Amino acid sequence: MLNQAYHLLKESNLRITPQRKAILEILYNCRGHHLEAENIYELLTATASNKRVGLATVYRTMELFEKIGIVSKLSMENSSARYELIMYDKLHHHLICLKCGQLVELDDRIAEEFKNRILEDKGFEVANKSMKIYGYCSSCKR
Amino acid sequence: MLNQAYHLLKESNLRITPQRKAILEILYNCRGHHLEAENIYELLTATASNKRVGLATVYRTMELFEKIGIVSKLSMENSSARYELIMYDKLHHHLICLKCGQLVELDDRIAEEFKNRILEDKGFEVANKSMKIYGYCSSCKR
DNA sequence: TTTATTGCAAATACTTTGCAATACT
DNA sequence: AGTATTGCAAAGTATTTGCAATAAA
Repeated sequence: MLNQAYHLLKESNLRITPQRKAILEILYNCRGHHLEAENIYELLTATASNKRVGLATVYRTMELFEKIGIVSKLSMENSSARYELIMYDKLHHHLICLKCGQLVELDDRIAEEFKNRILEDKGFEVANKSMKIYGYCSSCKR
Repeated sequence: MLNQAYHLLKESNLRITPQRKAILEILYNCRGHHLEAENIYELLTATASNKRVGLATVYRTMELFEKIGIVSKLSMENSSARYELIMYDKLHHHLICLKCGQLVELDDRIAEEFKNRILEDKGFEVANKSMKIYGYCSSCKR
Protein backbone atom coordinates (compact mmCIF):
# COMPACT_ATOMS: atom_id res chain seq x y z
CA MET A 1 0.00 0.00 0.00
CA LEU A 2 2.55 2.56 1.16
CA ASN A 3 5.15 1.00 -1.09
CA GLN A 4 3.11 2.08 -4.03
CA ALA A 5 3.24 5.64 -2.73
CA TYR A 6 7.03 5.49 -2.39
CA HIS A 7 7.18 4.17 -5.90
CA LEU A 8 5.10 7.02 -7.26
CA LEU A 9 7.30 9.53 -5.50
CA LYS A 10 10.46 8.04 -6.95
CA GLU A 11 8.93 7.92 -10.40
CA SER A 12 8.46 11.67 -10.32
CA ASN A 13 11.92 12.37 -8.95
CA LEU A 14 10.44 13.34 -5.62
CA ARG A 15 12.34 12.59 -2.47
CA ILE A 16 11.31 10.26 0.27
CA THR A 17 11.83 12.35 3.34
CA PRO A 18 11.07 11.44 6.95
CA GLN A 19 8.29 14.03 6.91
CA ARG A 20 6.61 12.44 3.92
CA LYS A 21 7.02 9.00 5.42
CA ALA A 22 5.50 10.12 8.70
CA ILE A 23 2.56 11.80 6.99
CA LEU A 24 1.91 8.76 4.85
CA GLU A 25 1.92 6.59 7.93
CA ILE A 26 -0.61 8.81 9.65
CA LEU A 27 -2.84 8.81 6.61
CA TYR A 28 -2.61 5.06 6.47
CA ASN A 29 -3.34 4.56 10.13
CA CYS A 30 -6.31 6.86 9.85
CA ARG A 31 -7.62 5.38 6.64
CA GLY A 32 -11.37 5.70 6.48
CA HIS A 33 -11.14 9.03 8.33
CA HIS A 34 -10.95 12.43 6.73
CA LEU A 35 -8.23 14.51 8.30
CA GLU A 36 -7.68 18.24 8.32
CA ALA A 37 -4.15 19.54 7.82
CA GLU A 38 -4.25 20.62 11.44
CA ASN A 39 -5.12 17.09 12.58
CA ILE A 40 -2.19 15.66 10.68
CA TYR A 41 0.04 18.34 12.12
CA GLU A 42 -1.05 17.53 15.67
CA LEU A 43 -0.59 13.82 15.13
CA LEU A 44 2.87 14.51 13.78
CA THR A 45 3.95 16.48 16.80
CA ALA A 46 2.27 14.02 19.17
CA THR A 47 4.45 11.26 17.83
CA ALA A 48 7.52 11.65 20.01
CA SER A 49 9.67 9.87 17.47
CA ASN A 50 9.43 12.75 15.04
CA LYS A 51 11.11 16.06 15.17
CA ARG A 52 9.01 19.15 14.57
CA VAL A 53 7.21 19.29 11.22
CA GLY A 54 5.78 22.58 10.06
CA LEU A 55 2.14 23.05 9.17
CA ALA A 56 3.25 24.47 5.84
CA THR A 57 4.95 21.19 5.11
CA VAL A 58 1.72 19.37 5.77
CA TYR A 59 -0.08 21.59 3.28
CA ARG A 60 2.69 21.26 0.73
CA THR A 61 2.75 17.52 1.15
CA MET A 62 -0.99 17.18 0.78
CA GLU A 63 -0.90 19.23 -2.38
CA LEU A 64 1.86 17.03 -3.71
CA PHE A 65 0.15 13.81 -2.71
CA GLU A 66 -3.01 15.00 -4.36
CA LYS A 67 -1.09 15.80 -7.51
CA ILE A 68 0.47 12.35 -7.76
CA GLY A 69 -2.89 10.83 -6.99
CA ILE A 70 -2.43 9.16 -3.63
CA VAL A 71 -4.58 11.54 -1.60
CA SER A 72 -7.96 13.02 -2.24
CA LYS A 73 -8.87 16.46 -0.99
CA LEU A 74 -12.33 17.32 0.21
CA SER A 75 -13.00 21.06 0.46
CA MET A 76 -15.59 21.87 3.11
CA GLU A 77 -18.10 24.72 3.12
CA ASN A 78 -17.27 26.27 6.45
CA SER A 79 -14.11 24.67 7.68
CA SER A 80 -10.72 23.48 6.54
CA ALA A 81 -10.26 20.96 3.79
CA ARG A 82 -9.95 17.30 4.69
CA TYR A 83 -7.67 14.74 3.18
CA GLU A 84 -7.65 10.99 2.92
CA LEU A 85 -5.45 8.34 1.40
CA ILE A 86 -6.97 7.04 -1.79
CA MET A 87 -7.73 3.37 -1.53
CA TYR A 88 -7.77 2.25 -5.11
CA ASP A 89 -10.54 -0.21 -4.64
CA LYS A 90 -12.84 2.56 -3.56
CA LEU A 91 -13.04 5.93 -5.27
CA HIS A 92 -16.06 7.18 -3.46
CA HIS A 93 -18.08 10.36 -3.36
CA HIS A 94 -19.34 11.87 -0.14
CA LEU A 95 -22.53 12.79 1.60
CA ILE A 96 -21.93 15.47 4.21
CA CYS A 97 -24.32 16.20 7.05
CA LEU A 98 -24.97 19.91 7.45
CA LYS A 99 -25.86 19.45 11.08
CA CYS A 100 -23.25 17.15 12.56
CA GLY A 101 -20.62 17.26 9.83
CA GLN A 102 -20.52 13.49 9.51
CA LEU A 103 -19.21 12.15 6.23
CA VAL A 104 -21.06 9.24 4.68
CA GLU A 105 -19.80 7.44 1.64
CA LEU A 106 -22.04 7.39 -1.36
CA ASP A 107 -22.77 4.00 -2.88
CA ASP A 108 -20.63 3.57 -5.98
CA ARG A 109 -23.34 2.05 -8.09
CA ILE A 110 -25.74 4.90 -7.45
CA ALA A 111 -23.01 7.40 -8.22
CA GLU A 112 -22.10 5.69 -11.46
CA GLU A 113 -25.65 5.68 -12.64
CA PHE A 114 -26.00 9.36 -11.86
CA LYS A 115 -22.77 10.28 -13.62
CA ASN A 116 -23.92 8.55 -16.74
CA ARG A 117 -27.23 10.38 -16.72
CA ILE A 118 -25.42 13.72 -16.47
CA LEU A 119 -23.03 12.82 -19.25
CA GLU A 120 -25.92 11.91 -21.55
CA ASP A 121 -27.88 14.99 -20.67
CA LYS A 122 -25.28 17.77 -20.70
CA GLY A 123 -22.10 16.21 -21.96
CA PHE A 124 -20.62 17.07 -18.56
CA GLU A 125 -18.05 14.64 -17.22
CA VAL A 126 -18.14 14.29 -13.44
CA ALA A 127 -14.68 14.01 -11.91
CA ASN A 128 -13.74 11.11 -9.68
CA LYS A 129 -14.26 11.32 -5.92
CA SER A 130 -15.35 14.87 -6.36
CA MET A 131 -19.00 14.89 -5.48
CA LYS A 132 -19.86 16.44 -2.18
CA ILE A 133 -23.52 16.28 -1.42
CA TYR A 134 -24.85 18.24 1.51
CA GLY A 135 -27.93 17.36 3.47
CA TYR A 136 -29.00 15.66 6.66
CA CYS A 137 -27.86 12.25 7.78
CA SER A 138 -30.38 9.71 9.02
CA SER A 139 -29.85 10.67 12.66
CA CYS A 140 -29.98 14.43 12.16
CA LYS A 141 -32.91 14.77 9.80
CA ARG A 142 -36.14 15.52 11.60
CA MET B 1 -40.50 39.33 -7.61
CA LEU B 2 -38.60 41.89 -5.56
CA ASN B 3 -41.79 42.80 -3.74
CA GLN B 4 -41.77 39.36 -2.24
CA ALA B 5 -38.28 40.02 -0.93
CA TYR B 6 -39.39 43.29 0.65
CA HIS B 7 -42.28 41.45 2.21
CA LEU B 8 -40.00 38.82 3.71
CA LEU B 9 -37.76 41.49 5.14
CA LYS B 10 -40.67 43.31 6.78
CA GLU B 11 -42.03 40.06 8.15
CA SER B 12 -38.80 39.51 10.04
CA ASN B 13 -38.61 43.09 11.30
CA LEU B 14 -35.70 43.76 9.04
CA ARG B 15 -35.29 47.18 7.53
CA ILE B 16 -35.49 48.05 3.89
CA THR B 17 -32.40 50.16 3.40
CA PRO B 18 -31.11 51.71 0.19
CA GLN B 19 -28.18 49.28 0.34
CA ARG B 20 -30.45 46.27 0.50
CA LYS B 21 -32.61 47.65 -2.29
CA ALA B 22 -29.59 48.27 -4.49
CA ILE B 23 -28.21 44.79 -3.86
CA LEU B 24 -31.54 43.19 -4.61
CA GLU B 25 -31.75 45.10 -7.85
CA ILE B 26 -28.32 43.94 -8.90
CA LEU B 27 -29.17 40.35 -8.07
CA TYR B 28 -32.34 40.67 -10.07
CA ASN B 29 -30.68 42.24 -13.06
CA CYS B 30 -28.04 39.53 -13.00
CA ARG B 31 -30.47 36.67 -12.48
CA GLY B 32 -29.14 33.54 -14.05
CA HIS B 33 -25.59 34.59 -13.18
CA HIS B 34 -23.70 33.64 -10.08
CA LEU B 35 -22.05 36.64 -8.50
CA GLU B 36 -19.19 36.91 -6.07
CA ALA B 37 -19.47 39.39 -3.22
CA GLU B 38 -16.74 41.34 -4.94
CA ASN B 39 -18.76 41.52 -8.18
CA ILE B 40 -21.76 42.87 -6.35
CA TYR B 41 -19.54 45.37 -4.58
CA GLU B 42 -18.11 46.57 -7.87
CA LEU B 43 -21.51 46.85 -9.47
CA LEU B 44 -22.69 48.84 -6.47
CA THR B 45 -19.91 51.36 -6.73
CA ALA B 46 -20.20 51.50 -10.52
CA THR B 47 -23.79 52.63 -10.20
CA ALA B 48 -23.33 56.34 -9.84
CA SER B 49 -26.70 56.73 -8.19
CA ASN B 50 -25.51 54.99 -5.05
CA LYS B 51 -23.28 56.25 -2.35
CA ARG B 52 -20.42 54.04 -1.21
CA VAL B 53 -21.44 50.61 0.11
CA GLY B 54 -18.91 48.59 2.08
CA LEU B 55 -17.88 45.10 1.10
CA ALA B 56 -18.73 43.99 4.63
CA THR B 57 -22.28 45.12 4.00
CA VAL B 58 -22.44 42.97 0.91
CA TYR B 59 -21.34 39.94 2.91
CA ARG B 60 -23.73 40.72 5.74
CA THR B 61 -26.56 41.21 3.31
CA MET B 62 -25.90 37.99 1.48
CA GLU B 63 -25.84 36.11 4.75
CA LEU B 64 -29.13 37.70 5.68
CA PHE B 65 -30.72 37.07 2.31
CA GLU B 66 -29.62 33.48 2.47
CA LYS B 67 -31.15 33.16 5.93
CA ILE B 68 -34.53 34.46 4.84
CA GLY B 69 -34.36 32.29 1.77
CA ILE B 70 -34.14 34.70 -1.12
CA VAL B 71 -30.56 34.00 -2.10
CA SER B 72 -28.64 30.80 -2.50
CA LYS B 73 -24.95 30.60 -1.75
CA LEU B 74 -22.59 28.45 -3.72
CA SER B 75 -19.23 27.85 -2.03
CA MET B 76 -16.47 27.23 -4.51
CA GLU B 77 -13.38 25.08 -4.07
CA ASN B 78 -10.70 27.59 -4.84
CA SER B 79 -12.36 30.95 -5.05
CA SER B 80 -14.94 33.12 -3.36
CA ALA B 81 -18.50 32.00 -2.86
CA ARG B 82 -21.09 32.99 -5.42
CA TYR B 83 -24.61 34.10 -4.82
CA GLU B 84 -27.78 34.17 -6.84
CA LEU B 85 -31.35 35.20 -6.31
CA ILE B 86 -33.56 32.19 -5.78
CA MET B 87 -36.16 31.89 -8.48
CA TYR B 88 -38.84 29.83 -6.88
CA ASP B 89 -39.71 27.99 -10.01
CA LYS B 90 -36.20 26.65 -10.23
CA LEU B 91 -34.29 25.26 -7.26
CA HIS B 92 -31.44 23.81 -9.19
CA HIS B 93 -28.20 22.07 -8.38
CA HIS B 94 -24.96 22.89 -10.16
CA LEU B 95 -22.32 21.31 -12.31
CA ILE B 96 -19.04 23.19 -12.05
CA CYS B 97 -16.28 22.92 -14.60
CA LEU B 98 -12.88 22.43 -12.98
CA LYS B 99 -11.13 23.91 -15.98
CA CYS B 100 -13.07 27.01 -16.97
CA GLY B 101 -15.20 27.48 -13.86
CA GLN B 102 -18.41 27.56 -15.85
CA LEU B 103 -21.56 26.74 -13.93
CA VAL B 104 -24.09 24.50 -15.62
CA GLU B 105 -27.47 23.80 -14.14
CA LEU B 106 -28.30 20.21 -13.41
CA ASP B 107 -31.54 18.91 -14.84
CA ASP B 108 -34.14 18.81 -12.08
CA ARG B 109 -35.56 15.48 -13.00
CA ILE B 110 -32.18 13.76 -12.91
CA ALA B 111 -31.44 15.38 -9.58
CA GLU B 112 -34.73 14.29 -8.09
CA GLU B 113 -34.20 10.72 -9.14
CA PHE B 114 -30.73 10.71 -7.62
CA LYS B 115 -31.91 12.21 -4.33
CA ASN B 116 -34.50 9.51 -3.98
CA ARG B 117 -31.96 6.78 -4.58
CA ILE B 118 -29.74 8.22 -1.84
CA LEU B 119 -32.61 8.52 0.56
CA GLU B 120 -33.58 4.90 0.02
CA ASP B 121 -30.03 3.67 0.31
CA LYS B 122 -28.62 5.61 3.27
CA GLY B 123 -31.55 7.51 4.77
CA PHE B 124 -29.62 10.66 3.87
CA GLU B 125 -31.72 13.63 2.87
CA VAL B 126 -30.06 15.84 0.26
CA ALA B 127 -30.62 19.54 0.89
CA ASN B 128 -32.12 21.79 -1.75
CA LYS B 129 -29.89 23.57 -4.22
CA SER B 130 -26.92 22.20 -2.42
CA MET B 131 -25.32 19.83 -4.84
CA LYS B 132 -22.14 21.02 -6.44
CA ILE B 133 -20.73 18.54 -8.84
CA TYR B 134 -17.25 19.10 -10.19
CA GLY B 135 -15.97 17.83 -13.46
CA TYR B 136 -15.38 18.95 -17.03
CA CYS B 137 -17.92 20.71 -19.18
CA SER B 138 -18.54 19.56 -22.72
CA SER B 139 -16.12 22.09 -24.19
CA CYS B 140 -13.29 21.48 -21.71
CA LYS B 141 -13.27 17.71 -21.51
CA ARG B 142 -10.75 16.15 -23.77
C1' DT C 1 -36.94 57.97 19.84
C1' DT C 2 -35.38 53.51 19.47
C1' DT C 3 -32.72 50.05 17.71
C1' DA C 4 -31.26 47.91 13.25
C1' DT C 5 -27.86 48.83 10.06
C1' DT C 6 -23.85 50.78 8.13
C1' DG C 7 -18.77 51.84 6.90
C1' DC C 8 -14.43 51.34 8.26
C1' DA C 9 -10.58 49.14 9.97
C1' DA C 10 -8.95 45.50 12.40
C1' DA C 11 -9.35 40.66 13.25
C1' DT C 12 -9.88 36.00 11.84
C1' DA C 13 -9.29 31.50 9.57
C1' DC C 14 -7.17 28.87 6.34
C1' DT C 15 -3.66 28.37 3.12
C1' DT C 16 0.37 29.80 0.37
C1' DT C 17 4.93 31.68 -0.40
C1' DG C 18 9.90 33.61 0.04
C1' DC C 19 14.04 32.43 1.68
C1' DA C 20 17.98 30.73 3.80
C1' DA C 21 19.17 26.38 6.00
C1' DT C 22 19.06 21.41 5.58
C1' DA C 23 19.25 16.84 3.86
C1' DC C 24 18.06 13.34 0.14
C1' DT C 25 20.22 10.96 -3.69
C1' DA D 1 27.86 18.12 -5.07
C1' DG D 2 23.64 19.39 -6.58
C1' DT D 3 19.03 20.37 -5.98
C1' DA D 4 14.58 19.09 -3.72
C1' DT D 5 12.68 19.94 0.58
C1' DT D 6 12.09 21.97 4.96
C1' DG D 7 10.80 25.33 8.88
C1' DC D 8 9.75 29.64 9.91
C1' DA D 9 7.70 33.88 9.51
C1' DA D 10 5.42 36.81 6.61
C1' DA D 11 1.98 37.42 3.08
C1' DG D 12 -2.31 36.35 0.93
C1' DT D 13 -7.32 35.59 0.32
C1' DA D 14 -11.90 35.38 1.68
C1' DT D 15 -14.79 36.51 5.18
C1' DT D 16 -16.26 38.19 9.81
C1' DT D 17 -16.53 41.32 13.65
C1' DG D 18 -16.21 45.49 16.96
C1' DC D 19 -17.60 49.89 17.25
C1' DA D 20 -19.10 54.43 16.89
C1' DA D 21 -21.94 56.93 13.57
C1' DT D 22 -26.19 56.91 10.90
C1' DA D 23 -30.81 56.25 9.53
C1' DA D 24 -35.21 53.44 9.15
C1' DA D 25 -39.31 52.67 11.75
